[in-house]
Parts: sequence; C-alpha cells; structure tokens
Amino acid sequence: MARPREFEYETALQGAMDIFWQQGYRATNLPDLLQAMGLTRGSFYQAFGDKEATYLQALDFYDACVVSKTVDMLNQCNADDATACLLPLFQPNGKEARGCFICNAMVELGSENRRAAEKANAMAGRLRAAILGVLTRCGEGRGERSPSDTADLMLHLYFGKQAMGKAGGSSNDWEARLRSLL
Amino acid sequence: MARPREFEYETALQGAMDIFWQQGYRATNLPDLLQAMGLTRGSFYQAFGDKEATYLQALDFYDACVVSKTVDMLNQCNADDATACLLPLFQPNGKEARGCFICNAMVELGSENRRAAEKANAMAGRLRAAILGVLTRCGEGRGERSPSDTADLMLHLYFGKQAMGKAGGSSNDWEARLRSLL
DNA sequence: ACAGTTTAGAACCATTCAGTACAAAACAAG
DNA sequence: CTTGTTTTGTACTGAATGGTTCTAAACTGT
Repeated sequence: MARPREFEYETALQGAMDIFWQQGYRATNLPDLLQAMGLTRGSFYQAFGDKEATYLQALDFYDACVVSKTVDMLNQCNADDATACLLPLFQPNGKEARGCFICNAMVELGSENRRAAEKANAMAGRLRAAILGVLTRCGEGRGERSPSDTADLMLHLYFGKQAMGKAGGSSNDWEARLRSLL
Repeated sequence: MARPREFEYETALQGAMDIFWQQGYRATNLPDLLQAMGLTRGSFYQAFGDKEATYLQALDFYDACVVSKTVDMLNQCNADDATACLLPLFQPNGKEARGCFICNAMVELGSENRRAAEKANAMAGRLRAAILGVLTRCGEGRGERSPSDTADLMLHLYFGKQAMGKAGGSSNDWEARLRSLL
C-alpha cells in the first residue's frame, strides 16, 4: 500500500561494490557512489543508511558473489592436480587495477574499522578453507609441509599478488612457481 | 641574509612519513599532516609544495630509511641459512597496524598515481634484489626452482603478510613455512 | 475515488577540505 | 640602525564533503 521503489536493491548494491572495489572507500565520494548505484540521495539514504553501511554491505555482496564463485570453482576442481586447480587464482584477468576487494579493504580500513576487518578476515578464511580443500583432495599432505601451512602460503601469495598487481609490479608466470612448491 | 627556518626539513618529512604510513594518503587531512610535521600552513606550503608532493617525498624518505635499513640487514646477513636471514621480514614487530608503507601505497594509489606506483615498485625491486642476494649467497640455487623465482615467492609472501596483517588476519609462525620452501 | 505510505529528486545545510594571501616577525648584510 | 629577504602563523577562500529536509509524485488497499 505504498509507492514501490524504482530500483533493484541488488543492482544498486552491485554498483556500490564496483565503485568501492575500484576506488576504495575514501576516494569514493557521494556523487560517485550515487551514480554507480543509479540512485539519488533520497533513495540512497533511505534504503542504505549511509556511506559506511553501504561499504560494509558491499563487502557482504562481494562475499556472496565473487568469493563464493571462487570457492565454488576451487571446490569443483579436478582432484588430481593442485597446481592446475589453484593457478586460476594467479591468472591475469585484465582487471589488476582494481585488485581484490578483500585485500583493498584490509589495507585501507583493516586497522581502523573493526567490522570491515572482520568481514575481510572472514572472506580470507573462506578462501583459505577452499584452498585447503583442494590441497587435501589432491593429496598434498605427503611432503614435509602440512596442507594447512601450504594453504597459508598460497593465501599470502594470493594477497601479495593482488597488492603488488595494483601498482603493476607483480610478475605473471606462476605455473612453474606454484608447481615447484606443491 | 634572511630569516632562518625554525624547523628541520628531515624531521618534518619523517613526521609526514609516519602519518601517511599509518593513515594513508586520503585519510590524512591537512591538520593531521601539519601536526605530524610540526608545521603551520605557511611553512608547509612554502617548503613542501602540497600534499601530494609531500606524500611522494615521504615515499622517498621511507626508501632512504626503512627500506635501506632492511636491505642492509639482508646484505649483511650470515651466508649459511637463508631462512634465518629472511625470517626477520616476517617477524611481528608490534606495528602491524600500519603495515608496510610500500604495500599501503601500492594498494591505495597504485592504480591511479603513476609516480607513487613507480616509487613503490622501485622499492619492491630493491627488496627483491636483496632477497635474491641472500638466496644466492646461501646457495639456494640447488633445487629445481631458480633463485629468481624463490625471490619472487618471498616478496609476494612478504606483501601478502603486510596486507593481511593490517586486518589482524595473518598467521605468525613463519619459520617452519619458510624453511619448508628453501 | 480516496486515504495512507513510501518513494524520488532537488534544494538545502553545516562542516571540512586543500590551498592562498598577507602582515608581522626574525634574521643577515651593509 | 637600516634595508632586504625569508619565515611564520593567522585569516581567509571557494569548492567539495556527507548528510538532512521537504515537496510532489506514484502506488496499494479499501
């Protein structure tokens, strides 16, 4: 019994995720954010609260979409070659400039916004668990190093690549390197 | 034949480095910056130009102080145990919240400020070269992996740890992990 | 048709932003 | 002491910031 909203919540949220992902939290001002979301101020503040709340929701949306997709990919991966399963995490995709939203959030807000840090850590934990799953399914426990340690190495390499990639300073040929440590 | 300045340039620059390192570029406003540098606006704009120029100079100062110190440490390290030489790079120092200025600059400005990205990449290159020096001096070329690839792995692990550490989500016991891949 | 809600969009708000202008102060050279 | 030059700190500026308010429109249930 009221006027229906003219925008789709998820579409707007995806726009928020895109712009925050690409520009970061502080570098995204309200006009940027509103344009990316396709909203005007009235609708935005009523539906999303404020900029910070929207950023936190964008992190959740990243979790639900991007992280979940990556986790699925890892879970469905062929269980005979860990290198081949994990290599996609290190493959250039042409979007290095925006990096990884988790990594961006950790670096920009990790030390000052506890909730953002918690969300980022939770997503990193999901990635780590999926990597660990690949390693155990591929029988990577045989060497001297525990699969858990190997998963930590992989996760840190991944975030290192995402961070360095934003400045264009990360190398590209990861297959040999990954294979050498699996 | 003029009034001498009352502040020391290097001291002020170190203050700028500290605050930019801790808070990042955008999150540091001019009052923050001026207080950290111990200057008022007049002196600041005359001596340092503007905020961006000061940030770039702060990166250079980080290179000249922090990076150089780390590189020296690696260069002077005992040439018989690569793990022991590189472990300090991964040791907690109680200042995880500020992370690594190089990593912070890469993630915050790498994709939008070419000069900041170049400086960050140059510093990362210096770290990589020093790591590579440790590896070759310690005879790490024997395995199947080239020292160059191992240096890249180490560098990416380092930046990954710095990024994750800002959100408090990086694990701590690196000795076994490093030893397992050297 | 009407009443009751919620939307959308623009006008508006105080605050903060980076940067400038300027006048007083502090020195050195003569 | 005077002159010339630079530093310093305050006052100021216009633009941009995130956020609020208000009006009119759009819709639903009765």
